[in-house]
Amino acid sequence: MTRWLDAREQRAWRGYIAMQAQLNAELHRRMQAESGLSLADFDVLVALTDRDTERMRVLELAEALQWEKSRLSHHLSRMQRRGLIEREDCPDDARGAFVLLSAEGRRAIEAAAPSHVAAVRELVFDGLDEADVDAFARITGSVLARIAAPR
Amino acid sequence: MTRWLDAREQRAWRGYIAMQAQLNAELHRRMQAESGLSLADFDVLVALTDRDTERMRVLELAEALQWEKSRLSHHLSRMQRRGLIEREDCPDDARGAFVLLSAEGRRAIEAAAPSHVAAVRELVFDGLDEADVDAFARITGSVLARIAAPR
DNA sequence: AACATCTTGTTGACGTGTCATCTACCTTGC
DNA sequence: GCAAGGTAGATGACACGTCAACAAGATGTT
Repeated sequence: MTRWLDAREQRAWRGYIAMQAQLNAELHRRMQAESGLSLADFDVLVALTDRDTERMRVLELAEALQWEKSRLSHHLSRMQRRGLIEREDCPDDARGAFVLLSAEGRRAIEAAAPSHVAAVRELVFDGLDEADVDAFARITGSVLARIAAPR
Repeated sequence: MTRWLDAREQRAWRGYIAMQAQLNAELHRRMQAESGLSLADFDVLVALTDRDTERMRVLELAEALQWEKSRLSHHLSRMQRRGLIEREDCPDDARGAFVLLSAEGRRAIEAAAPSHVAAVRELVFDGLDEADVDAFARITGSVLARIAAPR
């Protein structure tokens, strides 16, 4: 027997589905318009600048982003074609490759970051009080724990 | 001058980004495995069964789903190829087309719905108390209002 | 009727994500 | 030293989403 969602749950679930789709689309649209980057490009560039070295192994980057390696590989090819990153052979392990930020990539991320933060603030946090923000963190934490848990 | 996110906000934001990606992936994986449908297929089929008639104009469906018409058109082609829906000419307006559920589509949605609800329950609502659910709905409502608001 | 204009829905090109597979290299056990 | 199996990363095929352009039909104005 299936237990469906009650009215309270449906309100939250429908809200989440709509928010997730629209927030993503809106943030993507704004970043695309202002700096020509996709959100995925942005995430890659942020991960690269987060390390002091700005030279990461592909799998290390995949883990930091929680991306599949093939997704990352495809995405890096596109970003390389657009001059945002460079690849370099790894001397220690001949199978491996380094990814590193290009000058163009650095320029792009520095241009994109402030307005992205501003957009997140405007669309999300400016509408929430401290209790809401804590509740949000608690909720996402709970869901993440349940996804990670064995079934 | 850019005001960055404080620690509390970062906790919520990083949590949301991770949750959004992983929850989507997990729900998609499960539905795919259990009934061969994508989440997008599911949404289309749900929208079609929601109306009594089970025969909707394409734009009406696009509006119900909040999808772009070209996305819907592409997706309907794929679903039609797999026998999940059918298209039919509209006598009133020769430009128009009806979309309708096929027998196969009905079978698929009826097979998929219970375990999808169960997954949502398991991953999301079973971990939240009533206050959390209300907070979740309030948060998503706030964000949606801000996206819709003129800048 | 004739014209511009709007609407419906499709299409093609292209960026993106997933899965399965492949190659090349590394590691371990014998 | 070498075969067996593991790992790093790239690739091809395909599903998906967006954008711009399009064809064909509707509508409104004169």
